[in-house]
Order: sequence, then structure tokens, then C-alpha cells
Amino acid sequence: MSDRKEKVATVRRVLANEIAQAIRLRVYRPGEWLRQIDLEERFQAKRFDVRSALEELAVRKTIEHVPNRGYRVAEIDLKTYEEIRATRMILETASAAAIVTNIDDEAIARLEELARAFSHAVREGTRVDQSEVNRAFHQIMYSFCGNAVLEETIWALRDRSRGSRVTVWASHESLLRSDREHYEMMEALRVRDAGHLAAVIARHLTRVGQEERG
Amino acid sequence: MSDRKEKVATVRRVLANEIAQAIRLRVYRPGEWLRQIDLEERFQAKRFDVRSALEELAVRKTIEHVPNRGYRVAEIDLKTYEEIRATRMILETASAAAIVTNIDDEAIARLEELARAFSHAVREGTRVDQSEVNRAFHQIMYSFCGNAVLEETIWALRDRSRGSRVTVWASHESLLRSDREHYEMMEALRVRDAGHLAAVIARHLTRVGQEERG
DNA sequence: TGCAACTTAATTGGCGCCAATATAATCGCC
DNA sequence: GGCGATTATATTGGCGCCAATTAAGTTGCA
Repeated sequence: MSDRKEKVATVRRVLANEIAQAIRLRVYRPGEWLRQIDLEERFQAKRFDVRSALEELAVRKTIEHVPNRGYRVAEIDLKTYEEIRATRMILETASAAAIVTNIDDEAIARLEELARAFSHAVREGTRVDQSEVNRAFHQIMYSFCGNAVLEETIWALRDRSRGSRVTVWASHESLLRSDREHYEMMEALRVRDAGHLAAVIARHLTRVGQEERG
Repeated sequence: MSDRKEKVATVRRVLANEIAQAIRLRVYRPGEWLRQIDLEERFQAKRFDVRSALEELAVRKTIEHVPNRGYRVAEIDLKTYEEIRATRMILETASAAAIVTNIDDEAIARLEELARAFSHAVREGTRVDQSEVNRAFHQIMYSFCGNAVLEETIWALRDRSRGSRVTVWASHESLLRSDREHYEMMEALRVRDAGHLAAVIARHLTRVGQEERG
């Protein structure tokens, strides 16, 4: 409508997101150094833009900056991981109420699709496939919390916890449980049961944290 | 202890914090343009560092970047302000429980001091004095939530909401209420009443939001 | 006098060069 | 042959220049 808040997609912003995606896709793994020359070639970008993008990601804590050494994919320690998990727990369970009131049937249908896609990925997909489908599912769900800032904050935290060396789904059993929980979440959404939705989300996050230690 | 996670204070990071502080102190007001040449002189920094610092603040959403126009102090709209408030509400009330269990007498004594300093600032200080003392009070309190990530997240949101054009304490009456609430929070801390602490925090945030509209 | 086109001034931002630094390789000594 | 010192190589990062862009100022015309 108005030209007020037009989001300007600068080169560095786009590049930062591309690199962030590559990190999610495990092209670059936690602890790995991101050499500027490689990035220049891979993304066909100028050196300056690469540096800007890396700086942006460092501010977002996706990567870590070591002066005169460069940038590497953040490798978060267990303590920080637990802290992120706890903070996510607070925000994600709190958003359940708003999601339940705002969600519509069309969105639930899209979630249904993604839940099935996840079931499929569990059987024949790669870890990355599973992770991306799972991401898409939650992206739709949280987009209905009706609070852009809350949404951003949740995703900032989720992206940060990617830096964990431990795999998110440690066992195949936990993958199957995540799978079932997607359907359980949708059931809670259909009957507009905020408490139930929050409970499923909490259970999911708790489980992930516990498997780590065990 | 270990040299592992040594926080490196680069020039740009220090400068970014200095500029952020200047914004908090209302040296630069919401909507105002930050000219790079001015910043160079004021902070005795090289142009490149100024630009890096501005980029960092833009990523942190403290300022806003308009290509070929420059950077200006973010001027958040009412909707975003409300969203930040709602998110803060979630996080800050949720941290009450941990604060209550972790706080010690020495910290409460320091809070007592700051609460008195605030009372004093209400009577004879400037808006900025009041704001900074208030900030110090909450900084100590939230530092006892035992979760560095949660703490960071809370402060990121608080700093973002500074960009609001509306004054935080609209009336003198609301200032007095904030003043009283500091003592009420300490009382809750002394008797280890998490519920009460959360309630005071919630009341404070709700009130601030309501005065805006009214 | 008001408005539009043009000129001038101020400001931002892309970019490449090279010095500073870290890492790897080589060499020499024990 | 192992290990420390030294040289060579690779990589990062500070910085200044100038083109591109925008804003301000000025002139001319209706």
C-alpha cells in the first residue's frame, strides 16, 4: 500500500540468508571455517558483500567471528543449548493460545500436507529433508501467532540452536515421535485446544533436550 | 579460566554500543538521521568502523537502514510497539521464578540502592536519569534469571522499544507508580514470592501499554 | 509569486589494494 | 629422526578513493 515500510533487499541481506541456508543444509558444519574466497566463488559475490554478510550473521550469532582468523559456524556448548531451549520453551508454548485462535482451515490443510511430507521424509528422506520439512511446518504454525516480533524472536533462537553439534533427532524413535506430534498438534488446532497445543510443544522441546544428556 | 570463549571487543562492537548508548540518552532521537561524518568526529573513529557499527545496529534493529539515504534511529509504529510489549511480557514474567530462587541478599541490597536512586531521580532528575537508573535496576534483577540467552533476548527487545516516539512515562503519576513497584518487586524477592514478582512485572508492562493508547 | 528544470553541494557506499596476522612448509640443529 | 626456529604462503581486514545517488540551492519561465 504505502511506500513507508518497504523492505529493501540489499545484496548483503540476501547473501547472508543464502549463507544461513547453506549452514542449515549442513553444507558448512558447526566449527567449520568459512573462507571468504570460497564464498566469493560459490555465491558469485564480491568480497565486500561477503564480508558484510558474514558480519551480519555474526551479529545474529549464526556464526562466530575470531579476529584475524575469520568466521566459523557457531558451535554452541551444552549450557547455551539448554538456555536456548528453555527460552524457546517459554516463547513457543506462550504462542500456542494466539495460534489456536488465529488459525484457519486452509492453513491446517497446508499443515496436514507438510505433516504427511514429514512422515514420508522420515521413511525415505535425508536428515536435511526432514529438518527442512519440519521447519516449514513450524513456520506456518508460528506465522499465526499474530505477533511478528514474537515470530522473529522464535526463529532467531531456533536458528541459533542449529549450531549444536548433536543431531536434533538422536534416534529413529524420536523422529517417529516428532512425526506423531505433528498430527497431535493439528488435532489440538482443529478443536481449538490451546492447552493441549502448548503441552505438545513443551513435550517436544523437553524430549529433545533430554535425549541429549542421556 | 580457559581462553576458549574469550569475548573479543572489536572496534566496531565497542563503537556500536557507544552509539546505542547515545541513542538511549536521546542524543539522537527517533527518526533522526545519523550522518557518518558526524559520528566520525564525535566518536573519533574511522569511517569504516562507523559504517560497520551502523550495520550492526541495523541488524539489531536499533536503527534503520535506507539505501543511499543512510541510517536513522528506528521509529517504531504502535503495532510493533505492542508486539514487543507482548513478547517482553512473556519473557519477563517467565523469568520471575528463576530470579526469585537465584537472588541473594547482597543483590537485593544493591537493588534497594537503585530503587532509592530512582525515587530521587523522580523528584529531581531528568527523564534520561530516570530511564538509566530504571535500566540499571532491571539489569541487576534479570541478571539473576540464570539464563544468559533469556537475558540477552529480554534486553534486545527492551532496547528496540526505545525507538518509540511516545515517552515511556507519560504522566508523573505513572512515574510514581513505577517507583512504588520497584519496592514491591523487592518485597516479592525478599519473601521469595515468584507469583507476586511476575504479577508486578506484568502490571507494569500492561500499564505502560495502556497509557499509550489512552 | 509559484513552480519546474537545472545546477551545485553533500553524503553514501562499492570496491580494490596492501599491510598485518596466522598457518603451513622448510630447513637446520640437536 | 624429532623438534624448534625460520621462511614462505594464504587469508583476513583496515582504509581511502571516487562513482552513484540524493538533497539543497538557484535560476528561469509562466
